[in-house]
Amino acid sequence: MIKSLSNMKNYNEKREKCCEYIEALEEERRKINVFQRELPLCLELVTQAIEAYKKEISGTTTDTLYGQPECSEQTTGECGPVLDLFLPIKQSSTSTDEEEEEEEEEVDEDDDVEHESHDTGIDFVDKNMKSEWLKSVQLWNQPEAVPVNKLERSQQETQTVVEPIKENCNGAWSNQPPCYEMSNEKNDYIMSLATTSGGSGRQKTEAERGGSGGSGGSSSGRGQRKQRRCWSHELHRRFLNALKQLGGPHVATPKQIRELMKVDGLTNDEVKSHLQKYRLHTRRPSQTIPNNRDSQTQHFVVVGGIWVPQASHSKARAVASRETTTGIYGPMVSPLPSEWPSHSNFGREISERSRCSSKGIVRCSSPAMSSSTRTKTKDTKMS
DNA sequence: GCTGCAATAT
DNA sequence: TATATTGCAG
Repeated sequence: MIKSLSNMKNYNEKREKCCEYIEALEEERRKINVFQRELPLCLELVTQAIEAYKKEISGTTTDTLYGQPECSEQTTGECGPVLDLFLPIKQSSTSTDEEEEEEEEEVDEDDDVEHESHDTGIDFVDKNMKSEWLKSVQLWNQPEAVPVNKLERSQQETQTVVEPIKENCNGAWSNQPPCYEMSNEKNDYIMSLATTSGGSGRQKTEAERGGSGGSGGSSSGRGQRKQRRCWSHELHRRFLNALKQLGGPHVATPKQIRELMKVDGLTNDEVKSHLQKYRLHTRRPSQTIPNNRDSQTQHFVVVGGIWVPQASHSKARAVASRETTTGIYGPMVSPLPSEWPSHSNFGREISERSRCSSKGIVRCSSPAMSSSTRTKTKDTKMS
């Protein structure tokens, strides 16, 4: 009798606790919901946790509760790991910054959980969703949402995207909030990530952009380095577009490209830098991709001096995507053929290019020549 | 001022 | 290591 009474009491306590957890989790879910695209896994996990608790509370699990000493607090039940994951969040969910940090950490924790909880019920969730999550991370780096600054409206052609964007590339947060259209919440989120992640933290948005001269020199010491411009896919797409129009990377000049890109705040320097890199990528034969480059070589064509995968050749795309997996050099899902040129084809590209010297401009076939060759070229130009 | 390359920073 | 910025020379 006494035993059953104490059991009853115990049950009530647990029930109460579960309710608390559920509330907390639901609150958490609401927050995560804002980032459901970025944190699908989190959302899913929280949802599952909530469901688990609800089950527990509901009659079906009553006996289990009676029978089992501690469900919620232990990692034995299916809810255990979930709780472990999410309880900390609740604790510090007062400030948004903290919260966002937490969410980021969760991501990491997810991995841990995956390793540690193989015997738990929640394991499969992680396993199955891992890829999803990774996909989502990729998305995060991709610009389905246009990060481009105040792109002139007319050019918003393909994208009806007003969707807020995250402009995250390789940990470097792209610049100036004013230039990017983001929802406030996400913007905050991103900004907080930006400040949290990079210990030294990116300095505030620099004012200029468009006037590279002037040594920034805002706050700390002299010559504060300009904030890195992150070349989103969209930007890169425009870049390529411009290249195409101008007749290829080796004909186009930074200024022309910039003008064609029509991106607010984009500087010549930035374009120049990007162009340089682009040319380098164009030139440098990549030895790091061992597998069937041969087949790949056949699937690229030169269009306006730009190497693009031959239309309809998904294989080529696949290879290309294997070739470069990060950042904008990675696979780009875009209406335009915008991959970096295939290195293995560069020779062909060169010959093509030298053949099609529009504008009568004949440049050195090698885009990025050594300084020695460079002087030579300049001499050639002179004469 | 524009351009390209190399060095340097992140 | 990849990518962006800066410096310098032509």
